[in-house]
Amino acid sequence: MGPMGDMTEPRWLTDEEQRTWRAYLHATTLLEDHLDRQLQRDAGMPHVYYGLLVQLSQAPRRRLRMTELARSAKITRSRLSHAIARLEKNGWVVRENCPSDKRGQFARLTDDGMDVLRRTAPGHVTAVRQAMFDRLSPEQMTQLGEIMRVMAEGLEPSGPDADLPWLR
Amino acid sequence: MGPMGDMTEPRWLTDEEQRTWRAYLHATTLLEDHLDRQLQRDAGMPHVYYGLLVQLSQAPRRRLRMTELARSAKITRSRLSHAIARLEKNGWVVRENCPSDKRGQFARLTDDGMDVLRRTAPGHVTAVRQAMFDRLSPEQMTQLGEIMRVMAEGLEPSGPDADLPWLR
DNA sequence: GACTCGTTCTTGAAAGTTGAACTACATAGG
DNA sequence: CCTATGTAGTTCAACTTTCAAGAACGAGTC
Repeated sequence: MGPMGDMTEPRWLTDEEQRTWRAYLHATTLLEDHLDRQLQRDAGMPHVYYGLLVQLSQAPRRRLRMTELARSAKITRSRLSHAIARLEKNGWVVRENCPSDKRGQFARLTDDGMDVLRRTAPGHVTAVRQAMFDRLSPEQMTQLGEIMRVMAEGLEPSGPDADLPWLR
Repeated sequence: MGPMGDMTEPRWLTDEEQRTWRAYLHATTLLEDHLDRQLQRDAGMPHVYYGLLVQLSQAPRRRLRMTELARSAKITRSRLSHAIARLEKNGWVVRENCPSDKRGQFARLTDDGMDVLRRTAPGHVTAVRQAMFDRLSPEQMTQLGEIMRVMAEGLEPSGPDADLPWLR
């Protein structure tokens, strides 16, 4: 019997799988910490908030419905509500009512928000480059893209019982 | 002139780099959310806390110095202090004084903590498998390991001015 | 219309994290 | 010994995230 007592023995990770998993955790944790710090220093907001501004900047009329924005950022609507409230205080985003659905809200990027983005984007790109693309070979970059797409797909099932953040 | 005004034009990401970066953000965000939720439900703690118990379970005498634990978990000592305080309340960890350095503290995994780990490890391994190893080919797993090691290395420079979480 | 059910988004409290300040001890140099 | 400087860990306040409601509207049915 294994560590599970009377349950069936689970398939543990092999040594190489464990090493890969550890490396994944280390790299992702360090990178997120690094970017959070870089952006907090240079842009005055955490990485997730910055990502929201980026999404908005690329949307038509620089605005998105809340749920849509939550979906593209992979976060819950609750989290987004708080985040937008904070960004609105900074004057980087404003809320707008949706005419076709009175429950709906748009988040729109203001000119000030666009300015912050313009000012800080180069530094951020540099940080991402230094951490990732400057270190990987072109083959590795392609491989990483493929791998991450496979993982992301598996994590957002299309079924009606899917537990996705922006549907919670 | 570029978006930087009078500054030198930064090297923006190519289309493929952007796609890879997006995929990376999506996959890592979704996975962290998924594991946090799985462990909160099944083990009553977030993923990082679970990782701390795992580290302790593999250390000699099931204990580690605070800073050492912070280093292996890639987090700040402040964050660790709070986390250990919470885990101590649950009875899964105890603090012990270090005899050779009166400033030092050990965090030691209790038997209860070990039990929680034994109970919940199989479910966690399954979750990790389903998200990652069941979807990747053996080649991809090897590639991912290599890539993550390269990134992690770049993010923990050895210099004396390195801004690493556990030194803050 | 009235009723039900689902969707959209927000709120408030609890939990977790961060950064700076702080205590206590260690180490090195005079 | 004494002082200066560094290290180990904690604490406080401000901030962010989560979770469990809840308010408001839409859509379908009778």
